[in-house]
Amino acid sequence: MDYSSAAAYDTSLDLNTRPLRLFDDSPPIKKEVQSKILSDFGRELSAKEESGALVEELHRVSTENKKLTEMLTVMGESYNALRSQLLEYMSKNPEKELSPISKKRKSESSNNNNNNNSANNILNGMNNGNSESSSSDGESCKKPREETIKAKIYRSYVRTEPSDTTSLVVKDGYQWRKYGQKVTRDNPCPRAYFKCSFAPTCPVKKKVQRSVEDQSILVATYEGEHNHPNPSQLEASSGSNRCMTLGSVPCSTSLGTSGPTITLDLTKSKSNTSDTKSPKPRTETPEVRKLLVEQMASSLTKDPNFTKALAAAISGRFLQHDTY
DNA sequence: CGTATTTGACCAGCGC
DNA sequence: GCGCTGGTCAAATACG
Repeated sequence: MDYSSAAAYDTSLDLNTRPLRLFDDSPPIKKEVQSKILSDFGRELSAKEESGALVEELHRVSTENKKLTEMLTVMGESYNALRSQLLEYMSKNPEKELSPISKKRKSESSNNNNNNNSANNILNGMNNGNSESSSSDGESCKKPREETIKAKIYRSYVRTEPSDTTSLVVKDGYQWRKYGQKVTRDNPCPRAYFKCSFAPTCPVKKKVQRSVEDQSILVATYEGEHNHPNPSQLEASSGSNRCMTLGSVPCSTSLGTSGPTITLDLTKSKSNTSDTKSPKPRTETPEVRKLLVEQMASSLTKDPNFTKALAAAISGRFLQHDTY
């Protein structure tokens, strides 16, 4: 997901512009800020003026904190409302199992279209309306072997930096070994083939190819299910990759140096194959987009590791402010 | 030196 | 049967 879309809906917390105290018990930082202000302005300001300014700053920060708390509450309510709505809808429309891969190339392609239409709609909303039809991504694997017929197929879309048009790496927390690369007929961009290398017996394979329409989008197709936990979850200390559930939409985020990306297991939400008849609002509407953004923000703020990382970043910014 | 990646060759399914 | 295509293998190469 492109986080700029979140900014478009004014859900950003604007943490960089003003100092925000997340924790009340942070005397070292407070003392540092105070001493810094003293050293910078103390010669010119009297003690009263200084304390007044500090009190005013404190009021301003408190007000801002209240606003942010209210925002979080609203986000949480929206999240819960949408989640209950989704659960209700899923209970009314029992999940249809992914139809087994047909031995016919054409029928398989049509199955993929049916199973991913709604998911693609969600994605399109998150990608600022970049159309990504499943029929155009060159996905027409024709392996009619027994093991792949039974294997579940997930597809995820990851936006990368537009300048980075060569890398075919999708960071999803698992360890992958590349075993092949091929240029397919309907996509000039090469397709990379990966096997899960974390567990020798893990049958999961992954195909990564850039979208024809938007080469900044990587289309990762997963075949099979991991028979081991996510390595990134085992390495809690690293905290670079987090997996979470966004309502009923499983997704994983990657907060790497190249910018945040969110990977969605789109085919796991496979209930609404007939989205045109769905009573729910279409996912590309601005309201739903906004709700999705708010859900993500809410999920992030509820994630203790994210708040830890956020606190670390903010404290680092405090220290950075001190140096000025 | 061990591991990961690259890349050309090979195999199998499908359409004609 | 033949050619096209996607998927996989494995030797060569790169990298830490």
